[in-house]
Amino acid sequence: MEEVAGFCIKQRGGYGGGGGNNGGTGTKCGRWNPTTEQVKVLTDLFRSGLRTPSTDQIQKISSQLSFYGKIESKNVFYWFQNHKARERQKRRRVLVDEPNEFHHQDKLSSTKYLAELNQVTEPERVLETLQLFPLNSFREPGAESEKRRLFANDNCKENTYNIGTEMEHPTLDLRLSFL
Amino acid sequence: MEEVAGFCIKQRGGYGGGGGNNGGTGTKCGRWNPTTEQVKVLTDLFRSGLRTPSTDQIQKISSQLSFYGKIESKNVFYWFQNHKARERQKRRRVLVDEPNEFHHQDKLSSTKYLAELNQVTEPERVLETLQLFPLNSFREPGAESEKRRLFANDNCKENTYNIGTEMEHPTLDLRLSFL
DNA sequence: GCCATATGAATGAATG
DNA sequence: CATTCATTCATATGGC
Repeated sequence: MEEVAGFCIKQRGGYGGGGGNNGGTGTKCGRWNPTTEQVKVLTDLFRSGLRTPSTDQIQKISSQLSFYGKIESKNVFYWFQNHKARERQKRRRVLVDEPNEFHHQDKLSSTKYLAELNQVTEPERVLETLQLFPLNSFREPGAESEKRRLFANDNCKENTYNIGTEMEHPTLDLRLSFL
Repeated sequence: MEEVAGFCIKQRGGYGGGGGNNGGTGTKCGRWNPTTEQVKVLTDLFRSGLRTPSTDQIQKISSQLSFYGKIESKNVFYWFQNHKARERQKRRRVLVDEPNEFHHQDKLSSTKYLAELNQVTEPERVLETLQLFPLNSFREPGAESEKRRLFANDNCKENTYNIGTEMEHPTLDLRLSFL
């Protein structure tokens, strides 16, 4: 969750009060607990296309972020690695998963579904090479911006599974042999 | 997160997504709530030795389980992660909690315990119909990678930031143009 | 209602 | 890069 949406009164480093280190919770110096500002900046960078910062960039970013709280370059390094990997993984999963969920009926939903899928799939603008700096302003073309994030998604589809009615019965043989 | 759903005031980790709900309990949306059948199958798989399904397997499992209700592959993924981690944790805890002494299993009091432990311990049979997936390997500490040490530490300097002062203003300076 | 526990979800940190 | 481990947060539940 990158989102840090509204605000959460929470735990994480909130920063708010504490200054540097893991703020609020007073967690020990175990692992880096990014403050919301740090996350925000990192996210912006990521969104503006940075995916694999060079050692140099890492240093710089880290150094800037240290203004908001304790941070080491490796944290920045890992952050990008993880963020990138998870984005990919999520995407991969959503792609394969969501597919047939709404077998029967509801054309409309299919449309919506496609739209979502699209969104999920498309955002690959990756402008890799640097010189980024996200001047927070323009967000590229109106297209996506980011709306969707994690694989979470709302596939709030009601369960229309088998319920008695038709249903094609997907070979269900829970006999684990399907693996 | 910018929720698409529009509601779900979430905070951090939550994720929220409006999920549909799931068949069994009819819980509201929010997080996946596995049906008993789903849990049963997952448990069986786990007991039969599967601990870290590959992406492919996750996909298949998820797809099979969708017969019983809404489910996404990430749910399967998390389920195994958590289950494995908790088993490990439990074991670790036992080791610490019950330091030495009754290795020679006594009788009762620890019955429940033993039962659990047993369950936990026994599944080494790993009979997979499946091909690969790593049999649990050991964790062998030590072996440090120099690579990572690249980021040698700018380490733990306590925060000398600007604590007391107010720093809310994330104001600019986020001029990441420094990169 | 409140608290304890179980478990889904997220993510920092590694390792190969 | 992909995967995995450890921790931690958040929510669902059941008991009282």
